[in-house]
Amino acid sequence: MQQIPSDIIESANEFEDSTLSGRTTAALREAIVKGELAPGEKLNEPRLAEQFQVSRGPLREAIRRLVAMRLVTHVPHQGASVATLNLASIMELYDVREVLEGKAAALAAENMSDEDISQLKELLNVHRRHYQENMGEHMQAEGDFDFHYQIIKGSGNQMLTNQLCNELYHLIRMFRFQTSRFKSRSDRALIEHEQLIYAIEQRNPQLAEMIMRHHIMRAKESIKAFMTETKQSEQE
Amino acid sequence: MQQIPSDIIESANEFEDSTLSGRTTAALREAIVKGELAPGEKLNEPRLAEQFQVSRGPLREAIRRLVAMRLVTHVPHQGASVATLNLASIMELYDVREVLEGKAAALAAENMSDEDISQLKELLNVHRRHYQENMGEHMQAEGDFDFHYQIIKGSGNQMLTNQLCNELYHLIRMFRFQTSRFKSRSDRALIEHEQLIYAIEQRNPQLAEMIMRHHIMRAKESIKAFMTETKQSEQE
DNA sequence: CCAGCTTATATTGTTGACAATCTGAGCATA
DNA sequence: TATGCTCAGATTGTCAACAATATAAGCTGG
Repeated sequence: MQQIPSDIIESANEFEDSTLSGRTTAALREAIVKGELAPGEKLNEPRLAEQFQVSRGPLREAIRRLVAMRLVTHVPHQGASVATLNLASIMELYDVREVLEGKAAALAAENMSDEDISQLKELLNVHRRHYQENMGEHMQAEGDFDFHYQIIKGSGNQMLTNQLCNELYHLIRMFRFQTSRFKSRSDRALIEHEQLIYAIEQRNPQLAEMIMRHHIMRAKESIKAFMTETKQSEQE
Repeated sequence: MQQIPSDIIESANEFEDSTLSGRTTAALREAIVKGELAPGEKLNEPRLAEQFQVSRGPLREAIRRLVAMRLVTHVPHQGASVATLNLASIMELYDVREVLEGKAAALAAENMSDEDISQLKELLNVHRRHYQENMGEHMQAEGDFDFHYQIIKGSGNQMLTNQLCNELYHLIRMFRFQTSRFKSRSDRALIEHEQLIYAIEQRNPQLAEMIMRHHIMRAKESIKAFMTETKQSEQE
């Protein structure tokens, strides 16, 4: 099975190493995103400090940063817990994502270099090939992130990039790990990615924004349908 | 002079009291926003701890939270500094604000209760009266925030509300304090607010979104013109 | 048997001391 | 004089102990 490079998101947080607190943040974040710490689970400071082999100080710093990312909730004198993503909050998340990435696509259409666009097309080719070879099996997940990430970066807006890549995307990753059963059909995604590249190539910001927003809204609806459905079947 | 209630933003952060670290966060935030700590200024931990009468622990926590809000930048082993808002980053900020508040307006048109809308109209009346009485003198600043804040809250999207009110708005407040000479003409703002209410009243999300985005884009252009202009005159 | 108080335990919040790292002044050398 | 090195001083990062608060078990009285 072909491997798609997707350590971009990781390497984006370059700061996370020279300092113990930074490494702890990354470790705790991954533990949460990957579900090793269950949603709603209490974050016991002494226990986690022991587990990560650090003192409570750096651990607390890590927790606070994750609170800022909304991966963790915190109540004074009561402690922190892994955030729980119910359907409602995922819908909220996708509304925010829709407009932020929409704008990113618009800006990308204005600001991406021709070379960046070529690379993006190449990336799409890799995905397309991968899709054909694996009969539509989930290139999704990490591969999809790469594509979106390239466009976001191409917007040239640092603030937008940070908000999306260093905050919201970890929430989405967490959600995807939680509901890993959910595999969206990627043929439609491929087509929409093609449309998007076309709009960017044409340097048409409005079109790029509309396509991106539509793309994400469709994902949102797809998630909604999936979750209400599985919820029902689990209730019976 | 008529007082417009604008402690809404403060009371939104209800958590900021029972704990020392929370109060310190609020205090430091206000000090930064109001320019008592100059942009780019180094945040010396021992000095600030002395100043706020707290230990370095809670102070560090406060700093980290402000880093998350982008009010402060941080380099490992080198310390934290008050963020500097150059023109470019303000433009970035307004691009983000444009789409987030645009979506907020759209959602408000869908979700606000009739009563909420009445209150919004009443608020606009207060502003209008205030404007007439004071010959267009700066009702802006805090008054403008109230109006936008009501709409954001009216969106019913908690994540959106947090991002805007607990993060971006403090950045904007900081910028406004920095360039307090800058007073946008509020007659146009009033008209645009009226249009916005109309769209919300009509329950027309697309229209509300467009008006809000236009409203903020105009503010962005106005800031850009003002800052490039003053920059020039300061250079001579 | 249950409601409400009391108390013991566990957990979070805070502090001051210690270690690691950076900054800048002073000196040596080309 | 300019460049690079050395070493003190200052600052950030980390730690372990202490204080304040919440949680939960046990007890008492109804």
